[in-house]
Amino acid sequence: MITDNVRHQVQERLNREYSAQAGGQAMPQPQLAPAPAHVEADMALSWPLAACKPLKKNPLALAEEAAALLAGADGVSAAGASKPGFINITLSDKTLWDNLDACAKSPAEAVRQQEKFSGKLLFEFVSANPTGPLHVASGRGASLGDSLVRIHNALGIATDAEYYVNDAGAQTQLLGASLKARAAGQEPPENGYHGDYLKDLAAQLPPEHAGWSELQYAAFAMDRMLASHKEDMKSFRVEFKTWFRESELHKRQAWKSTLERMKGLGKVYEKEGAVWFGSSAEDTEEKDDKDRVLVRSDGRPTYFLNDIAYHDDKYARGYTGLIDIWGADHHGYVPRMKAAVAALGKDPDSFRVIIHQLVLLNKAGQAVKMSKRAGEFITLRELLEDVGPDACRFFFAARTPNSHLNFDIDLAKKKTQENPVYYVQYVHARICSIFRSAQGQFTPAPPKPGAPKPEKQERLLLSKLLWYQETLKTCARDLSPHHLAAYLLELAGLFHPFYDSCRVLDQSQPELSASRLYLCQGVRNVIAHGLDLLGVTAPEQM
RNA sequence: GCCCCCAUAGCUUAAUGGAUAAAGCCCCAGCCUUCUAAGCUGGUAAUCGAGGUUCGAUUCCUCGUGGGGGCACCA
Repeated sequence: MITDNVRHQVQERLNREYSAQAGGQAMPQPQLAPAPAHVEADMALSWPLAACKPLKKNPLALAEEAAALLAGADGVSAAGASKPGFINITLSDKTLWDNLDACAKSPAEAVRQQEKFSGKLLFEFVSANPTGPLHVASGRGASLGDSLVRIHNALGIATDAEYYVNDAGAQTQLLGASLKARAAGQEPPENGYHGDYLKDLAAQLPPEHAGWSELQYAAFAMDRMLASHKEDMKSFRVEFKTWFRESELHKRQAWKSTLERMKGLGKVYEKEGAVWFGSSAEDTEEKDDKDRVLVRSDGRPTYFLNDIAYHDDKYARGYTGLIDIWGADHHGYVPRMKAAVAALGKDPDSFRVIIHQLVLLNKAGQAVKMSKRAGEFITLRELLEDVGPDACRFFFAARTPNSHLNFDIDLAKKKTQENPVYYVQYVHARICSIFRSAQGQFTPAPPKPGAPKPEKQERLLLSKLLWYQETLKTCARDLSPHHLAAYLLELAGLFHPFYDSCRVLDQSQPELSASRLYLCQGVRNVIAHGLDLLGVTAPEQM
């Protein structure tokens, strides 16, 4: 993208000049500062103060000197300095219009990175137990994961999404026992699943269930639950390449071969009849505080060992980077999993975990307790039906994973019209409306040479479009889509004033109309593309 | 007890260690005979507390306060 070219060129030029002045010493790179909203410039560079010392100059003088050097750079029309040491760069109109050209033609093309990414990433998220309906917290992980997968793929980084289905283990039996009890009109066992959804399932049991074992009940319930999870994800516009069943690993007894490998690497030991993993001895960033059991004294593998085998399998399938998205209630699990990855000889940095904080639900000013066992929780489906997928997706994606998310149900229900997502979508609808009016009378086109300078509002929009790819890269770097949501809100916040002060279609000024229409086309395409990455629709009418 | 996350305007949230801390909602005052007023313009209003590092801290470090979560031969 054009920003990259200009930045690269500017940096090269500055580096060349100043490394000579610094007597051949390596100069720190000037940093590209985020788009300065309140300064009349399209981009700005700032220099770490330390860089000024070998040159024995004060930062402002250095910035002024650098600005003078940049005056003739390609695509730069003006450069100035401001304290404490910013180099403000104004791009030529041609640069801005060239960038718009890319956005107007195809944001997807404009955003794809030139350098090829050789690996392949796998995001694993939601992975809820098929023992009950998906609740709201799963929505956060789903929104995060799906948006990040879309963003990575848009940048040209091959990325897949996977859902791990925990269809094995103790919970299976408990689910079977609980459904069996409901089928007989009894209460489930005390530590079983008490939600009403099992009553509904009991009513759907086929006639022959009378002779079923608990395992058959469990299989029935899990199939239904899995189907409902799939349906929920579909209505939430979240796609998975694979739904990976834990039971498949069990059939293969994958844990045995993984365990053998760990044994061979000297990572395990026996104690009190169980097999332990020396996780606390692994040299990872965040050390595990104690060793972990892999095989119980009765010979059964722990969930942890199966999980190690699962991640081992992901690597074996050719993925070079694994990203798991977990709720904060699993954060204590991170060090041991990292230790396991390291123990298997994988690069610890190739396995990352995004921990998102839990969703706090408020209803009528009261916190809603979310306990599956108690059965009183808000399902993702209920939320989707109340609020709609657009607002849900945007709402979840607009926050950093690290922060707690307060979801006020009453507010979401009552005030959906005031959700920020409509502010962004409205831009798209407005532009589509302009295009309907322009039909047959105006054709979007870049300004002809010699056209008047763009108005301030136009210029702000044009330079905002420079930052679209940059924003996506930031999302990938931070593993969070919230930067994109913020960007779209800012872009929308520039368009509405433009719409208000710059009339697009004007019979008396056909060329101006054509170029403004072209600008509108670029904005519309970027909005549509960006919203799509967040799983939000871009309506043509509202 | 130990570990992790969070604390910004009345509310929900932004801000690679940088410039005048940015939006939306709420509230107040204006703006529709022209491309959609789900919009625009103006106004009120904020970095939990105390230290430290730095030319510069919402951001990094320490301590404290408040909230959430986690510390199984459960999954």
